[in-house]
Amino acid sequence: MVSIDDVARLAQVSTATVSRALSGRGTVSAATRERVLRAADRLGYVVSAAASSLATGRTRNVGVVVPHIDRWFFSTVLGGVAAGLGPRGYDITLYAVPEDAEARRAVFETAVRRRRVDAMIAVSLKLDDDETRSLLELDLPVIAIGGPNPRLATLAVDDDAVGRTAARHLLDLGHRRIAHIGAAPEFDREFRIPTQRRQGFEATLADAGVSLTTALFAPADFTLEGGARAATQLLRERDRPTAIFAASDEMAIGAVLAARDAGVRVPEDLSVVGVDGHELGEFFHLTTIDQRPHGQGERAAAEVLRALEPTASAAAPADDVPLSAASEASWSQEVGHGERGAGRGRAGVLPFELVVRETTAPPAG
Amino acid sequence: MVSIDDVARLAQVSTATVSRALSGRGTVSAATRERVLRAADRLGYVVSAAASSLATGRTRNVGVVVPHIDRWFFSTVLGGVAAGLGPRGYDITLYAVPEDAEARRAVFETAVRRRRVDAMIAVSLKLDDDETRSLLELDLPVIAIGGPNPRLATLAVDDDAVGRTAARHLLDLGHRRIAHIGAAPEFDREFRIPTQRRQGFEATLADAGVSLTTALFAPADFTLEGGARAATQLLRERDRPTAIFAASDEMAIGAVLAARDAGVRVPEDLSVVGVDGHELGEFFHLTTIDQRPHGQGERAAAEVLRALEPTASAAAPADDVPLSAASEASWSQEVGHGERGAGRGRAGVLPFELVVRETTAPPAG
DNA sequence: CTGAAAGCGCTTACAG
DNA sequence: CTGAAAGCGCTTACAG
Repeated sequence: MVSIDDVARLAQVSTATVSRALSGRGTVSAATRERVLRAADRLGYVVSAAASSLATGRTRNVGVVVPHIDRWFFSTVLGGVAAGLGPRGYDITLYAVPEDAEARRAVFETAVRRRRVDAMIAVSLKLDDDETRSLLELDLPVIAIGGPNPRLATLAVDDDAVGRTAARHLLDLGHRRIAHIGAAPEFDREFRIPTQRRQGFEATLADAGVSLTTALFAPADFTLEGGARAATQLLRERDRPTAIFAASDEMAIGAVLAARDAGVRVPEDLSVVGVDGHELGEFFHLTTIDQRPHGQGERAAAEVLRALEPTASAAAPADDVPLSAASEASWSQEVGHGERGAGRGRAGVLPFELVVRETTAPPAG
Repeated sequence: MVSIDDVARLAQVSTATVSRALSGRGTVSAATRERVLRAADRLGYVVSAAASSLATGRTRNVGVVVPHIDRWFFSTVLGGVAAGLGPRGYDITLYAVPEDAEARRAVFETAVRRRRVDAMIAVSLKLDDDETRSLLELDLPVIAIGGPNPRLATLAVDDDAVGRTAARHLLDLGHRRIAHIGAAPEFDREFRIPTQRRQGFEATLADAGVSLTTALFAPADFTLEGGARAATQLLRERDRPTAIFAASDEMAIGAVLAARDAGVRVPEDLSVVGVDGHELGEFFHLTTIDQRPHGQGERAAAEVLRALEPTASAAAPADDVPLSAASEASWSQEVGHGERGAGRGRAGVLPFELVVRETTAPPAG
């Protein structure tokens, strides 16, 4: 393995000078820098991560903690994080939080504390006190995306507003018998997001004098199949809903397919609106509330970079907009929003957008 | 931050003894070990990754290089890798290979060479000579999953056999007019896998005297939408195919939906078989050739562990089967297979399985 | 602008 | 079984 000494020897300077020339920190004459760069290039020298980390305390690595790595939402967010961090020379290490309590503990007690990273991004996680403390004790920038963690700086879509937007869209179309496919209670324990969507949704319906009875709520597991099952059940009611709001696009698509199978036309007999901005939504012409998960990841990456390299991000104007203004700017017209970041530590509000396609229309009657 | 010195002080031993007690390497009296463990626990000490790496040369970290992190296949493989490595205390760092040539170079020239990892797993990548060399020069275990890289130890499904199996299934059902949805040429440049599937497929058809004419081949982009478009086109032919083999489940599902939209019944009027084992396949009752991507990731993880910890894996009997035997054992009966690992460096053959569900049946005639 | 040297936090022969 | 000390490959005050 080629080390800094090899480069120093070839360039006929000290290792200190090599370090300065390569890192750009400190001063080196143009001629010397040239010589060092050439030598490093010739030898294919790349600084050792471990040695550099030990000396500087910086790893050029960001940890991302996710509950699942193979579900669409999380891998999409991860893609956004990677897109934001990769070009800036940061690596990403992945911490998948296991179901098993013992293994989960190990992630927070050990893996995370090895100090392999300069910052952490936690996605849609509900962390208990110990876990939160583990993260905070790292004394590193920690950004949460979603998840109810009052003690963490959180970037989150206003899920209450998402629910309100869905309700308003359906009400505006003239629907009055409106159902909801949301999270089963066990499922929601972890995420809590669906509940907020539901609350905003219900509140807006209530304001319009429309009630979401038990018969009009069907719990599901956020999969296409679960959504289809839930919709099938809802469509079996004697007084069938004319519209369904599903708390995810996959469930919404399941509902569309189930309706089709049941001979119920969409949108003539049934309107369906989802949440996410799932790539399949376009194919199914799904009306949805797009929460741009890729953008969420990019945004978290930008926050991390801002925290890690205050000067560098000041130099990059695009990133230099304060949190709230940045989200404001990208909010489209159709977007409603509730109270900003209430109850959250230094929160950032993420944009969402109602995308009206062909699964919603006025009710037939 | 609590360091090994703090623990040593509290336990009243030297740092050397702390290191030995905590790592389990070297000998420490039971009493001393107890004391050290208690001290470490009390202080919440976790060894610093950088310091430990620098001293030992081991990072307890495995790199995974993928072309896309947010596509189903790759995130599922990644999930398998994480499932295999996490419990053994390894972290995973993610290298997403960008489209952009410049950025791609940076990944292989710089990111990968920072020696942040003990081993590398490259998923479905076609690497050029320089990239391959970069990986090999790391002088670390490198395992490829799929992808045509003769110089890398590769775990791969026998895609020729996959194609043969699909063809045989459809022929056995009595189909003679059989179409294929495969990769567009540009798309296949990167992966080359689809071509092999197609070759095995065509060869088997040819052996049965059935030919795959140009009119019966439709290229697509491996998305559901692309599959639907391709199928729509195929079904427009005057002499319509009675069966379609799609080179991925997402394309196959697209074909099923397109057929439905065109009023073509599945499987009565059209049989469809895919490849992958996509989670949505079950919902759509799709007949498919399951290549178990999660298992592929686990398998790669096992190979990496075998290389990194020869003794440890010898102690775990389940992992101790030689490559070829392991795959043999897990091959199910329905599985055909061609020549093993021909032309590949120390290759391992990954199992696949024909899963017959409800989108294939004898042709109506 | 450049170099000698200390130090980052561990691990591991080497002695005892 | 245990400790003193060298060393892993960098970086960064500190001098000059």
